[in-house]
Amino acid sequence: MVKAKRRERRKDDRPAEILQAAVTEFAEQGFANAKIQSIATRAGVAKGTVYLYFTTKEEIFEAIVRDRIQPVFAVAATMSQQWQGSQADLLRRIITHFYGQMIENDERRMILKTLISEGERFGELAAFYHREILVGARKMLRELIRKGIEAGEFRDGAYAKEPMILVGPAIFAAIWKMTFDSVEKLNTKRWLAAHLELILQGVLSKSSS
Amino acid sequence: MVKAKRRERRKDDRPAEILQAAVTEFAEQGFANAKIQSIATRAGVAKGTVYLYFTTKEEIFEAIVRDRIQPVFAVAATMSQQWQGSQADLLRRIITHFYGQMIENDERRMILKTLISEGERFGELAAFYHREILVGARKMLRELIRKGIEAGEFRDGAYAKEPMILVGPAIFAAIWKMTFDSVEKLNTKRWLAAHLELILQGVLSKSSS
DNA sequence: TCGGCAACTGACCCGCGGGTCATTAACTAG
DNA sequence: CTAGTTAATGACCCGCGGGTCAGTTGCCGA
Repeated sequence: MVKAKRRERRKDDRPAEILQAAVTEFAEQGFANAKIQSIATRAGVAKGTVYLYFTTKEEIFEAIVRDRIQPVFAVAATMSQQWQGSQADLLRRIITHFYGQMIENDERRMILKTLISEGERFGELAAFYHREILVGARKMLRELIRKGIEAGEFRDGAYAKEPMILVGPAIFAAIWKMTFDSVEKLNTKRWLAAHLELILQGVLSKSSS
Repeated sequence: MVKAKRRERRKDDRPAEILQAAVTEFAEQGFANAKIQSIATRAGVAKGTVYLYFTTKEEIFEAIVRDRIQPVFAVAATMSQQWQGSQADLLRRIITHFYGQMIENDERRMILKTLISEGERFGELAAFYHREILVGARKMLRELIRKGIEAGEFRDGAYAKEPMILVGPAIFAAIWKMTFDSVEKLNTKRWLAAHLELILQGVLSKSSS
């Protein structure tokens, strides 16, 4: 909510302000329920002004994904390139980072939810997200696993063929928070601990298998 | 699509027919985009007739959840009560069942998607789903883990405190199929294999930890 | 056969909100 | 100071679809 005297001309700042307002509106209302009028009001602007900078509601959402989600994965990519310690520790770091940035952060979690909810409708957006984010994330995990196996830290196996499975439980956590947190809060810390332990150790006792 | 001469009176059959039509419509259009008129047409009935049996679009959706999802979990519950073999095998069975019924089945996956997308909006529905399905599923898994630990099959650990984490990767699979399958198909069989292996064995080599 | 109940119909009502555009006024160059 | 440019405004348009209800007709019991 930007407060200012009416009818200021600030061409350069508007897009960012409108985007921020849209993130908030989407987070509170979801995509389908979000009103352009409400985004405009939050940005301290008239409805028509929004259309000066974005042509459709969809375009606003795409801009948000580009602006808010990509950085999270860029950080993880950098971290993994520069890593010196064990691959197990790197994996713990990356997944912990992901929980902090994507599951516990209300704004980004809501972006994720919208992507899930409306992803099919915007083929282009799903394709963008796949291309720019998922492929890179998977590559990073695949590399991490490869190094881990080479170092004798990790065993080889079916999971190495589907690296994204390592973050599977995090998605469940995101869904739970989106959908059922009003009924029963998810203990994110405990869930994260269980997640890390599970993927690293599995459930079988050492004597089995 | 029921074909029949116009204006038949079949009070008893209508609800089931409308529900089936609605499942199809929701699966194709998603909840927000589904039109009552279209559901009516699919059911071979006028729009007004739909409102004779259901008062709102939401109510139709709730009826679908009750009618289509609960049975899947009921089967799993029965299976686990009567199980004689090892808990690891039971776990494999249950998860495989879940993939077949919920992830690979288009109708049910779409119901799941709708629940995720619109779950918050209908607090009552989320509460119902939590109460009638999730709590039971978690109880079942908790019991399975307990038995496994007692039998020495499973080790104890943080995962035992968050049993639902065992199905986490399945949710990722569902999301992927919903959102990105048009860009890149998920190999469900391979994913399932990786899932089972991961949760049972983890990624660490035996010498580590 | 015929009344009357209630299942069924679909034209209509109406609020909503995405998107438009004629008008207004902030800023600037000269 | 003024005229020209263009950012900003918000009343308006319009299609959509959820939900209604007065009228129609199938069916059954007498």
